[in-house]
Amino acid sequence: MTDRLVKIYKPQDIEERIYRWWEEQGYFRPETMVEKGMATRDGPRFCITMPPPNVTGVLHLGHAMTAAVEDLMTRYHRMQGYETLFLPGTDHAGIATQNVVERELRKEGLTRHDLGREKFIERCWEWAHEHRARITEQHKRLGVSCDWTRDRFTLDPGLSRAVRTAFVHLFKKGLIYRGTYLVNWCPRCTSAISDLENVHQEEQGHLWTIRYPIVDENWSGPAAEWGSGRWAEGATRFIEVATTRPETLLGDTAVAVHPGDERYKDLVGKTAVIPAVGRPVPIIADEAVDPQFGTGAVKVTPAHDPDDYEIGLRHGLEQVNILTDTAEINENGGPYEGLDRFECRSRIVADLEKEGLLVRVEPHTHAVGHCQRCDTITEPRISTQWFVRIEPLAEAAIQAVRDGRIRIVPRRFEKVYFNWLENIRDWCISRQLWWGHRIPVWYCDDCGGLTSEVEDPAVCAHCGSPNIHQDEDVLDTWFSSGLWPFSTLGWPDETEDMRRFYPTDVRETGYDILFFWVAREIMLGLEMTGQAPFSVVYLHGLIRNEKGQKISKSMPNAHLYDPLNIIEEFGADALRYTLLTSSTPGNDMNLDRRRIEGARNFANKIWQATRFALSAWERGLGSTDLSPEEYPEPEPGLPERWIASRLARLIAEVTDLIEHYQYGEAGRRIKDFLWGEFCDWYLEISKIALYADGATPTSTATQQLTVLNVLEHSLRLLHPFMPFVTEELWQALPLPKETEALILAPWPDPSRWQVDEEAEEQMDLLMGLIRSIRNVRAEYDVEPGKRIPALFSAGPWAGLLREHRDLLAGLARIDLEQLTIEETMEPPEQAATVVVGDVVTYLPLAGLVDLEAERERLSKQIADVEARIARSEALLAGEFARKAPPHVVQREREKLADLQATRKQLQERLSRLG
RNA sequence: GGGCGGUUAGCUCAGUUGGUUAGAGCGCCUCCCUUACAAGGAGGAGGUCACAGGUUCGAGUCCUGUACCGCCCA
Repeated sequence: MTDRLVKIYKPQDIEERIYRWWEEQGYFRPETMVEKGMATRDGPRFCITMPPPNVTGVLHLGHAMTAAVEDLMTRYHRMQGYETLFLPGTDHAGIATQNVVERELRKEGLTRHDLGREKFIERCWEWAHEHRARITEQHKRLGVSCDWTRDRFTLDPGLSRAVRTAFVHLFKKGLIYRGTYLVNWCPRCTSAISDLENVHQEEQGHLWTIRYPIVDENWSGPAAEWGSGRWAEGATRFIEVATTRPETLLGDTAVAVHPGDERYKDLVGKTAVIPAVGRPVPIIADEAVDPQFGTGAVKVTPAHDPDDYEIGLRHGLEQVNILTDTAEINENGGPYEGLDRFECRSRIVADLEKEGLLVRVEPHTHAVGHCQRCDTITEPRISTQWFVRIEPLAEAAIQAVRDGRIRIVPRRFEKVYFNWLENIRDWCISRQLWWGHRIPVWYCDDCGGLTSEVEDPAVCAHCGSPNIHQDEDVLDTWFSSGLWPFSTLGWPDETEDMRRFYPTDVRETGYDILFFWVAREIMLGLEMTGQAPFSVVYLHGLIRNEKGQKISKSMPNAHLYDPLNIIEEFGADALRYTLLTSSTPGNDMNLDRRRIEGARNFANKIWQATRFALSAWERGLGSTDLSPEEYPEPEPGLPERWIASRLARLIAEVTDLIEHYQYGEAGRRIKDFLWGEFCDWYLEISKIALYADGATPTSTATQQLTVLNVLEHSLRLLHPFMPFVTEELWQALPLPKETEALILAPWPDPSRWQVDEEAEEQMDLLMGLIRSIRNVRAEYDVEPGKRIPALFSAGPWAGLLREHRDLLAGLARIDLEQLTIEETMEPPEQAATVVVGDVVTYLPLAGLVDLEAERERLSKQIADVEARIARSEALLAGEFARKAPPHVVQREREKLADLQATRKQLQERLSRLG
C-alpha cells in the first residue's frame, strides 16, 4: 500500500503545511504567475480586494463565507490563466476599536482622557497590531490565496494619504461642508454617528399625554413655582400633546397642529406655556402634523427631533439644546439641570402629574435609535459636524448600475440599491473620536478661514497666518473603506498596480453592508477615479445556526460555530465546501454541522479513491522501470469512453456554472460525479481488470491511467472549493504535470473533451441491469458475496452484453460459469425475472424463489408500468403531441415504446408462471 | 406605511431560459468489517413542492391573491 497517503484523511496533518509551501513559493503573487508563464502582463487579469475585517475582533463564519467565495473566484481565475491578485487587508474600525480599547483602560481604572490623545492612540495601535496578526493567521487557516506582500491597513501611510487626497478633493469641489445640524448622537461614544449607524429597534415604551396651558385674557403665565402644585393655577384653556419622550419638552419652542384640523383652528396663533421652564411658545400650523396621531397636536422640539427640526426651520423657531454630550440635562433644563435623561424623564412625569398637567399614560411601541457599535440609545442633537453633499455622488452611482457598468448579483438587490440612493441624505462623516483619520482641515485663529490640504499646511491659505490649528475630529471609518478598491492599489499615485489591477473585477461581501460600504465605494470610486471600482457586486447571505438563530458570541454553544474550531474538527476544506454549496447568493443560510461532516466525508472519499489509484499504479506501471512519459497509450474500452464522456460534460457544466456565479451547483456537480459515477462505478469496474487473474503491470495500463487521469482533472475542478486536499492528492499522482502545483494548474478546457453519446447509452443499460439484479438479490436475501447464475434474453443487446460479461458478472456478482447471454431463449422455470426495456434477465435462484412471491412481484411491476403507460398515452393523444416541441414529444414516444416493451416482457413472464 | 426574501422528505438544504417517475446529506429500515474508504458499500421506506385561483399541451418553476416566518427602508 502506498506510503504517500495515510489510511485516513486528516486535514490537520496537511493544511498548514501546504499553506506554508504555497506562500513560500510565492504562488499567491501575480508576479509569480507571470514568471512561470502561467499568465502575461498584458493578458487578462483578475483582481479582487478583500473586504477588510475590523481589527476589533476575530473572524466569524461571515468572514469564512467571504473568504471561501472570494478565494474560489481567485483560484478559478488563476487556473484560467488570468494574472490574478487577491488583495487582503484590515480596517481600523474607528468607534469599534476605540470602544474596546477604552473598555480595556477602564479595567485599569483609566479613561482615555487620563492618557491623553497621543498615548491613547498608541494603545489603539498595540491592539490593532495584535489583532491584525491574529486575523491574518485565521485567514491563512481558511486557505485564502491572497497576496500577503500587498496586505493593507486603512491607517497605513499610503491609505491615509488617499483619505486626505479624497477629502481635499471633495472639500475643494464643495462636496464636503461643515455645518450645525441635527445629527444622531451617541452619548456613550460622545460622538455623532451617521444615519446608517443609528439602528432603530422597536421598543415597548409609553405615550404620555400632557396639557400645556394657553395664555389668554384670564391667564398670563405661571405665578407659582414649578413643583408647587399650583404652577398652572388660573389657566382655563389647555392644548393636549402626546409624546414618547416627555423630558424633551424642556426644549420645546412651539406646539403644532395640522392647518386643516378644525379642532384647533382657533388656537393657531395663540401662545402656550411650556411646563417646568415656563417658556411661552406659539401654536403653529404645519402640514407635517398627522391629525390622526394622538391628540392631533404635537410639541415641537427642533433641537431634539428630526421632524421637529424641519418644522422649526420652516417657522423660524428657536433651537434649544437641553442635553450635554453625555445626555445629561444642561443649563437649559431649569430645575432638572444635571440629571440623566432617563432620570429626568421619570421626575418630570411625576411633576407634571403633581401640577395636574398629565392627562394620561398609555403603553406604546415605537422605534428607538441605538448606536450600532455600543447599543446605547442615541439622541438627536444639534451639533457642528462635517458632511458629504451626497446627491451628486449618488446620482452617478445610480447611473453606473443602471447602465450596466456595474452588475449586482443577485439582481434583486439593484432595486434595494436604487431605493436607498434615490432617497439618500447627506453623510455625516466627522466623529468625535481619537482613533482614525484626523480631518485635514485647519482653522485660522486670525482670519477664521479654513485650509484643507493633503500635506499639513504651515500657514492659513487665506491670510497666511501661521496661527492655525487642525480640526480635532476624525473621519467615519467608512470614508476610508470607501476608497478601498484603489487606495490599496496605490492611489492617488499612478502605480503599476493601479494601472494593472484597477478597476478591480468583483466586490464580494454580505448584503448587509450594501449601503454602508458597497454603495460608498461606488460613489467614491466614480468620483475619485472616474471609473466604477468593480464591475460585479456579488452579495452572499448571512449565516445562522441550524435553527435559524443568529450566531453570537454569547450563545452557550458559540464555540461550535467558531470557524477555527470547525477547521480543527473537520478541516478548512470541509468548511469551505459546505459554505459554498449549501446556500444561494443573497440568501441567508442555516449552517448545519451535519453538512460540514458530510463535506469532511467527501474529502475522505476522494482521499481513499486516490489511495486506490496509487496502489493500482504501484502494483502496475509504478513497478516497472517505465517513466511516465513512456507509459503505453490507454486503449479506452466502453467504461473508459463512458467516464471520459461524463467528465467532458462535467467540465463544461462546472465551467458554465462558475461563469454564471452558481458556485453551489457547481460544487455539488463535482461531488456527484466523483462519488456517484467515478467511485461508485468506474473504480469498481476498473477492479475487474486490475484484479483479474493474469493481469500484469502493463496489461491494465488503460485502467490505471484512466483512474489517474480522471482523478487529475476532477481535482482541478474541485480545487477552488477544497484547495488543500486537492493539492495534496494531486501532488501524489504519478503523472507528468504541466505545473509544479495544482494551484497553478490550468483549468480543464471544456472544448478539448468530447461527449460520447453511444458509450453513455450503452453504459446506462449495463448499469441499469446491474442495479436491478442487485435489487432482486436484496429482495430475495441472497448472500452479498454469493455468485449466482443468470440468463439474459438480450435481443439486439446480446452482443454488447457478451462483450461486457465480465463487467456484468463482476458488479452483479454473477457466476461466469453459469452466465448465458442469447438474443432470445426459453426461460427457466424457477427464476426471478428482471426486465429493463427489451432485455429480460432470469435469475434461477434455486430454493430461494417462491413462485407465489414472484407472481406478486411481477404483478406489482406490471401495474406500475401500466399506470405510466396510461399517463404517457393520454399525454400523446392530447394537444401535447401537437403543441409541445418535437424533441420533447419524440422523447415521450421513446419512453412509451420502452414502457410497452417492458410490459410485454413482464406479462409474458407472468403468464408462463401460470 | 413601502419593499424584499422564505415556506420542497423527520431535520438542514438544492432544484436559473416551464418538459422523463421532484433531488442531496443527515436520520430511519434490511443486509454487509468484500483486498481505496464503516468518515464506507448494496438495497429500501419517506414529499397533494404553505394555501387558493389563473396562464399553458404541460407549473416546484410564470402571473394574481391569502396565510405564516424573517429581513430591509421610512
